[in-house]
Amino acid sequence: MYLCVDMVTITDIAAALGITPSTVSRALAGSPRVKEETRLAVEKAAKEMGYERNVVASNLRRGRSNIVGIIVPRIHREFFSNIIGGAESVLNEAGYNVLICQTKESPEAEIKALKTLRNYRVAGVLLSHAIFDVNGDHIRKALGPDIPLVQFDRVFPDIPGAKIEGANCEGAYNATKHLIEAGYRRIGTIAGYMTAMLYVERLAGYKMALEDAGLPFDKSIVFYDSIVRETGYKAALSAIEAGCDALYCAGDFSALGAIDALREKGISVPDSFGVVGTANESFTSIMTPSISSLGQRPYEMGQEAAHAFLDGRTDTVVIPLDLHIRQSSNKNNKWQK
Amino acid sequence: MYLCVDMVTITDIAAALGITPSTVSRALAGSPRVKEETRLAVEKAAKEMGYERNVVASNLRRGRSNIVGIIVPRIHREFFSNIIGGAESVLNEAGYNVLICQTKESPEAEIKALKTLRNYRVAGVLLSHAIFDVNGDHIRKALGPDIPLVQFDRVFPDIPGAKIEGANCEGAYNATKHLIEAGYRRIGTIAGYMTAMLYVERLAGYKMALEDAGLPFDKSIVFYDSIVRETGYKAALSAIEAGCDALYCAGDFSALGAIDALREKGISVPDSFGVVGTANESFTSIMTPSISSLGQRPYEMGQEAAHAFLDGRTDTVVIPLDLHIRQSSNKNNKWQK
DNA sequence: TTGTAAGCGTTATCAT
DNA sequence: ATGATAACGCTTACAA
Repeated sequence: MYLCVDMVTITDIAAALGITPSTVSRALAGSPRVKEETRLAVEKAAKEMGYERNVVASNLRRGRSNIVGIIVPRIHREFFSNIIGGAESVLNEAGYNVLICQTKESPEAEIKALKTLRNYRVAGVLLSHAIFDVNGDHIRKALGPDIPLVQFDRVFPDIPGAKIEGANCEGAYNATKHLIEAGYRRIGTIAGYMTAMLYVERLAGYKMALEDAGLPFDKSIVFYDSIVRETGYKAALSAIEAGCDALYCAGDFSALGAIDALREKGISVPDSFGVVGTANESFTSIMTPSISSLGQRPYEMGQEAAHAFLDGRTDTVVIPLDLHIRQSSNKNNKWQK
Repeated sequence: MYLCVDMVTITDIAAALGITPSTVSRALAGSPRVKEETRLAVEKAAKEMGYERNVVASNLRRGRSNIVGIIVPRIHREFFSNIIGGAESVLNEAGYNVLICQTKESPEAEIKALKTLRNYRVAGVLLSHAIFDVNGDHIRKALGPDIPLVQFDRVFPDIPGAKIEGANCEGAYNATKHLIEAGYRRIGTIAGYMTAMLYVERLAGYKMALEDAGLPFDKSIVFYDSIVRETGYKAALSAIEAGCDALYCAGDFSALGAIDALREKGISVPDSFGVVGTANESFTSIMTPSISSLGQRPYEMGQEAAHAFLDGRTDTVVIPLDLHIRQSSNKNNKWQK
């Protein structure tokens, strides 16, 4: 155990200047209730003596900290790490620091994280909930009623407060419409877990696009599942079996798995089978065939979440998804590169 | 501004049980200096009343916190986000929380982050320094002498304390040796910034492999540069000009850029030109041609860094780099897939 | 404009 | 085994 015995405090500065700690505190806080002359003296002394405010003491006294907690399922998922990066940039600029917690999709870990953040008296929490949450009732219960909460990406609509969402329904609509326009006719979907609203919305967009085009919505080619490579592979095998000629995948890794299956079966992508993924992970543009993907803007989403907190907003921001058309859905070279 | 008026304190528990806060504190801390009976009563009351320790007050009193700071250049770089993920998992298990800071490669931001962490009286700091640091003199100056420091990936050898490094020299040696064994003869390198030891070491390994094979070390085909896609592209053009038939790249994105250039020039990879990258980014295995890469183990590195902190170690841990041989260096199908 | 004094919730040092 | 008391460093009524 170490002790920071050598830290300069406002009492030290006060003693050095022959004034009281209160005045020093006020001077450093930029209070108008202090003479210009004393302020300058204090600032000079603080600098010379190497003073740095003890944020722990300050936080205790004020009953709140300048920490913002961010809770994500997994830090090292490309999507979430970009969100964290964007949020940290904005928050740091505004004088906040970021405490990160990962739930690994476990509701229990989420509750623990929320309680921890509450114990730190964090100034706010940015949250993307665990996929295995059955609902959001535990969230305010664990966090308490007072700490501002911004939900992003995976949001519970019935929890009041700011929400930063992707335009999932619209995006999936556009992705599916694109497949239809490219000439595919029997389009299945790897839909993801229906425990998260965002997947429900993507499925709704998919369905709407089919309906608007006069195509039937066939439950047997909707694959509810996780969106990892392995599941995409299996779902694609079933989709082939079911006579599909395209898949809209609610994730890029499931799209990748689908392409694995199609390659294995000797089915040409995009000529005989179209694939669109979601998230615009970096590999989608690099691989061959490059994968068309419904891009999210995670860095921007993180920035937006941070701003929503900073501005004390409680509205919902919807961030568009961008459809990147690449080889995997480019039937008959319709969209020349 | 909100106040957590409703939080239960040890004083509340003490009042409810007709004992003093000191006893409650001791009971909750698991001190042996408290009767079994009282401990149980305290624990019961704490649970019933919904008590949660105010970590801010506790930290102030103890002069240290259970926060560990992690400083990285960029949170959303795949490599670093994996390190953070691995470190957080281990630290969280041990009761610590993680405050993250990103320097964006700026020494000034790094100093600010170190000072911030010091002000939080963090229990320790895990650091991968900014590429633009000329040396590490500022680090202890900003952080102070007392806080345990673990350096990882980018380390300053002359700063005492724990270090978690990749086996960069050995790795680059193996990567280069592999290119030689595959039959390439004029092997250049995109070496990265020499301001970070790890790139110096990789260059040394590259050089050693050439020497051991009796091949000349030619300065004109060593490209000192950043390791992004664009630089890789440009360096590869020069390498082609200089008559190279292979490149060892100290990063995967520069390898990717190199392949861009080779494709543009109509040079076949791997038959006429071999490429090995470094980092084993996820895209390397997915794209076509898949890129041979010297894989780091960032998640493991994060775990190691966390353990070094938890165990109070001050030694150096060297983590091997794994050579993943893929298409981009597989001349004449020497290594059958 | 500045000083006085109390207190944030906890823990450590005494003493009992 | 427990209690009384002080203190961590800062902020903020209130007083002067």
